[in-house]
Amino acid sequence: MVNMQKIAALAGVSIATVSRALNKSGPVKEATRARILQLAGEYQYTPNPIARSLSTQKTDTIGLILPEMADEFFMDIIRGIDEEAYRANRFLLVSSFHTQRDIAATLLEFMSSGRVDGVILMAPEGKNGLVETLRRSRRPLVLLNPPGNAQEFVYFKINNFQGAYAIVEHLFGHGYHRIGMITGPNGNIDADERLNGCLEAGRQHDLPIAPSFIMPGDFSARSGYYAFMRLMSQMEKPEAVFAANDMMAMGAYQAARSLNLRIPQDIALAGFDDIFLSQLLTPRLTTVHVPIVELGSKAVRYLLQMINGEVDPSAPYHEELTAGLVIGGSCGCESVAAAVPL
Amino acid sequence: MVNMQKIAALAGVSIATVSRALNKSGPVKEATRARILQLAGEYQYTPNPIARSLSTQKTDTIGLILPEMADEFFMDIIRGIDEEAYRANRFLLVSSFHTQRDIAATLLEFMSSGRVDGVILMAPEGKNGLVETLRRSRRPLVLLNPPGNAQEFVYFKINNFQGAYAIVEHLFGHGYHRIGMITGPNGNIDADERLNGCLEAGRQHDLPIAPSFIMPGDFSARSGYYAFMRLMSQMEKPEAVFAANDMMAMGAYQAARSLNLRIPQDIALAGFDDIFLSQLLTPRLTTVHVPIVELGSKAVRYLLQMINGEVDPSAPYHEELTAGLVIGGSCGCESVAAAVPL
DNA sequence: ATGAAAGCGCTAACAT
DNA sequence: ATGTTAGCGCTTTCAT
Repeated sequence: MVNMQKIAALAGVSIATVSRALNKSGPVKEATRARILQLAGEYQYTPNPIARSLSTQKTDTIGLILPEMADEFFMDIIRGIDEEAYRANRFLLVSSFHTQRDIAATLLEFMSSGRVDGVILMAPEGKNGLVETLRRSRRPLVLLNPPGNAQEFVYFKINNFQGAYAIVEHLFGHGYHRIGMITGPNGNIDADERLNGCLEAGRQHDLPIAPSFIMPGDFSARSGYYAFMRLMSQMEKPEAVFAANDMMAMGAYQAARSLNLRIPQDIALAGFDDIFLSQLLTPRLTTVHVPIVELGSKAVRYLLQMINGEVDPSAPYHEELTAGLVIGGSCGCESVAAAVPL
Repeated sequence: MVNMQKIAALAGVSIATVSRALNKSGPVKEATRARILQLAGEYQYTPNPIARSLSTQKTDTIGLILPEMADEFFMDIIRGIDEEAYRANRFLLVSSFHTQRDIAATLLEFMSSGRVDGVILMAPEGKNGLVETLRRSRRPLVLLNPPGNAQEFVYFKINNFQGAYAIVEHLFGHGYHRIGMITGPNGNIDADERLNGCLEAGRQHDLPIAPSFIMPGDFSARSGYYAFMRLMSQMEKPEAVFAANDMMAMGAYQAARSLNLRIPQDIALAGFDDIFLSQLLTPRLTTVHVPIVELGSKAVRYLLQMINGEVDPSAPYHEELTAGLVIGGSCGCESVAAAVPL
């Protein structure tokens, strides 16, 4: 193991000088620095980040805690976060996907242990006294799509309400009067907001959504399938169905096929998320695009500002990213999008 | 910051005793230990892993380096690895997804810096002297689906050849004589092996695949779309098409639809990977299941053995996981699977 | 411009 | 059973 000690000996200087030369953290005679750099290269010296961390109390690492559910959506958010972290020369310590795992424990372990400089936490379901746990956090923390009771923290979120409102309004624009919705899991903030956006759109257009047209789902394609089945097995059937995410919409496609219902002629369909696969459906799914990669980048950038003290880490800060409509053929629009394959 | 020093003072013992009590690394009188544990809980003491790492030269962290391409497939592999790492109380330092990033640099940074105890590297395309770089690695390293010139290392891989052979054989079993293939990117080991498996199956059945029926793709749905289009625009058309991964098969579904070709009546289709979405296609895609979660778990378990010195870290070790067929309706089989929705 | 030395928080001999 | 002490490799005052 080649360490500073060795380089220092080789260069005939003290380790302090080596440190200064390498970090440009103090004056070093040009000749000395050149010699040190030369030696460092020659012996493939790499500073030990552990030792540095112990000394500086910084790790150049950010923690990322994701919920158990892991679909394509999460791949994108990791991507956004990873790219931004890389750009900033930070490492990413990931923890995720465990049903059985207690988010709180993970978080606190990350936080109090000095393993990371800050944490990005995606926890759309603020159960088990999550907020109390977060309060005990001693390091910068950024929430992603947080539960409603997290106002005191820093968070970035998708404007689900607005997105859902917009897409339901679009469905009304097609002249559908009876709109059904397949909801996400109760208590999930994204799911709840999307439901509210839908309901509000109904109220604003004097066509309130009938309670029997609100069918519970859990964000899985399977649940979308069955929810759609149940919606269509009622005496009075909806003319259009809004699924709270694309996965459930895909389940609904399946169900529509097995019922021999044509989309959109017999039943219009819309989703939420704009996952890659919604493009592959025929007709292309009308959905709401969530700028998920951007969400991740913004979270990282803000977190780094908190870490660097450029913003007050204890001050709440909230940002909502607008979700835009993606019009496919499933809502009844002439499907322009489908003309351009993939 | 509450550290050992403080707990020791509070308990009226030395920090050595605290360390022993907490780590059960030496004898401590029961009463003393109880007092220390009590105090630690009270003051919410968490040992500083950085300091511990510096002292023990272990980090309890595994590095994970993934290629840029990030589809659902990778989500699964991260899941497998993450779960296993969690089970073993290890952390995961992830680095991934950057086109521009030099894998070698990342690897060496991980390795030589003491940030991780070992690395799992997924690099199906051994370009740019990858092997030479790997040789310089000073820590345990496990490869996933490695390039062909990596025999000297430890790796776990999917048996792509066998999987491709089996599925093409299955297509022959349906009586198709003209089989087309959409390949993956050249130089990618998975892609190459799948191609070879397909070709070999053709030879063994005295129905060699015609060169004009081998259409290049790049694993993206888009490339699958166009490759399929080109395959079907030839004078002589294949009766069945094997896409080297499910994503391209999905593109082929799209293309088939826009050509008004029914699957499987007009054209049979098969893929590889068994990604979640292949279940959602109608008819369900016939594909090859790759035990990807298992691949990740095995890699972690073996890596930990290397780290713990339970196996020789410098000895090559290879394991190939068998890929099994998943029969859907797209190949012409009566689609049993489709009866059970999703 | 450079060096000496004191930590950072913890582990692990070694001593008692 | 417990304490003392020497590191782990680096950063950072404070001298010189």
